[in-house]
Amino acid sequence: MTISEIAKLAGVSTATVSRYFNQGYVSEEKKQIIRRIVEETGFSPSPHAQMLRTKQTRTIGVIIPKINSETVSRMVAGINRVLTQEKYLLVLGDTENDEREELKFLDLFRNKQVDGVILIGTVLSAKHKQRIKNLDVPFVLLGQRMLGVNSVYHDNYEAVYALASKLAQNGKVFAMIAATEADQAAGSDRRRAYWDALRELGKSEKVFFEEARFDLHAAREACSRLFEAHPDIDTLFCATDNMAVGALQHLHSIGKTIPHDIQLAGVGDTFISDVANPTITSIAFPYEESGQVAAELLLQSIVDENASKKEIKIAYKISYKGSTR
Amino acid sequence: MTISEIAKLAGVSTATVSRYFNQGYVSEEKKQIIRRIVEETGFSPSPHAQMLRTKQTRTIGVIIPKINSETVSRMVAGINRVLTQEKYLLVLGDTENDEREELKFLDLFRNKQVDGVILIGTVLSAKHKQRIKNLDVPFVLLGQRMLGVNSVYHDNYEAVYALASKLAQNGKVFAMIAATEADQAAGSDRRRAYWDALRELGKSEKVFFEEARFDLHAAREACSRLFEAHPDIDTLFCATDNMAVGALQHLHSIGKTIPHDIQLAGVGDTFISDVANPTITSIAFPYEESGQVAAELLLQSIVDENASKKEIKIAYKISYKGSTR
DNA sequence: TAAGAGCATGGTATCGATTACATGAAATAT
DNA sequence: ATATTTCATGTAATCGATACCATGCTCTTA
Repeated sequence: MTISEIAKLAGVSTATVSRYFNQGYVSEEKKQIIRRIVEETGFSPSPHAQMLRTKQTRTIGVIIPKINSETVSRMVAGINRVLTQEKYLLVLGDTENDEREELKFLDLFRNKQVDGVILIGTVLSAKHKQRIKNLDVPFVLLGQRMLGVNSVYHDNYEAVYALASKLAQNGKVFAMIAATEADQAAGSDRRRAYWDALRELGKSEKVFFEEARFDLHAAREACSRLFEAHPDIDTLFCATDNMAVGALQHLHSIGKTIPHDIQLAGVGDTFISDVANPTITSIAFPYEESGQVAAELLLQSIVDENASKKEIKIAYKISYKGSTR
Repeated sequence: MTISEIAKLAGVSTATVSRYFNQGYVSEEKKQIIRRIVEETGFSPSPHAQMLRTKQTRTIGVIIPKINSETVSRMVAGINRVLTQEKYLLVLGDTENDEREELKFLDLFRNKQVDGVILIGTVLSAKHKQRIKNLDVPFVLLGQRMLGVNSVYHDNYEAVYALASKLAQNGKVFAMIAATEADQAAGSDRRRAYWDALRELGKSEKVFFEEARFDLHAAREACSRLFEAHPDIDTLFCATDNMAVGALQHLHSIGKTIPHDIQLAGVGDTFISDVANPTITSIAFPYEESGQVAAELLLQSIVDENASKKEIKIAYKISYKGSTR
């Protein structure tokens, strides 16, 4: 079925049928006829021909590090909500934490494959920044901030600073299981904030750091290293909830009581932090919301070609739960 | 940049440039020239023009009930792996558990928007089946079985039957927190299997069922109802791990010891079942793998138009953990 | 009443590729 | 030496829409 077959059946020109679909001038009379034919045949215009002609794909590319992660999938859920509502399609670029894949997708989307791109970034190399600048479609960076680029981000520094200040009130010997410095938001910012807060509150004498990958087991081992070296730690902050749960497992195994012996906190306020026993105090970032905001920002800058770049900070909230006093 | 500009720059016809990209006959000499021009300009052919002309999109539509769910996102991860490897794009249709959205996406993908469709189904109404039959692109149903349709599924019945048989050995009073019957796999099959196994082992005297939604809280309440009515339950099986964790919370709150007082089991072997305390015995379905298999099956039936429909059963494994004796 | 605005419609060029067809040269077979 | 393949290339039709241009009609409005 093509538009010209419909035109023939309806006894009008292809132009008129096209106008029918694009709210152009069509008399009520012809509208009736076309509507009938369209319904009878179940016709709908070929999106590919439309794309070729109009240069509009109504499709957004979303590049992510890993779909089966709670934070990422929640962001994607938020993005998706806005996109389907606005009748955009979402094509997924899951890089499985492979930086080169990220660049590949960026290249793939570069020349008008899609109307816009959202990147949920973690590690941003110089190459990435270059590619992003070169991108000739509207772009939003989600989860991280980059100057001169549309960004929707969580202020990790501010949030962790606030949490650390609270923890400082009840602690003497501090530790943190941190993530790689290469990860700006989850790694570097959170570590810096923790340190700065404690230092500025005069608690910097005893603060110990260990670095671990994002998974439970790595955190568990890191926790073990920490407590072997410093058995008197009374406050442990972890860069993510998963890490906090890993740490919790080790703490249980060495007979520590939470929060009596040790106050523990994580980041993300994810499902798992509510399931752990005790529940884990955590920083809540509304990931669905930031996904939505990112999508809205993107659609806006698709409509308004030369809108100024925005950097939108999404508010955090601290959920005090069972693991802190 | 278009193919004809490249052709002009290289001093050849558009046909030759096209052949260069599609391994047609091109002399080594011209290949060199074209390669140079392409590299200099960074040209790549417009996918939309290609789609229009070739009727191939190299894109797969994946319809899912909810992206931020562990089982779904793991399946999508598996699908994605195969697809990116084979240079296919994945467009996501997240229905947010809205049946009508599911039909909308099915319609949207119907006429060659995509080369194929994978549906991660839960509830399959007659309407769904109709739409699926009418679909004129290759199709795979994932997570559920449907006769005469490519399906990749987990044999919930068989797996639960096996687990129930094991539980039966150590139990006297049985209960299950089940999911809605409308959900074939997670609801109906698991419930039936549990019942059948117990009956056939002569343990059907005391078996109690409660139904709940998939979330933690609903399961918690269902559990509460169960134990109020039947305080002597010693074996509790839940339709999902999340439900099992909800139940576990209630059991803790009424002072039951797991697995001493009650043996508990769930389905999914998801992250949370390893984090709970005690860890929860569960049925492991390799969701990434089934995603991969589904994607492979789909790509195969794209290549081989009239391959016979396959129904592929994915093996399960029971992970016995801390919550059972 | 003439000029301009708004409505309705058709013809056709165009978007950027692929590919059927035509043509000729070189290599191989008979 | 002639007939066939195989290789290399160009011309132009085509995929299925959109949109510019032209045309004619019916109203306003000065």
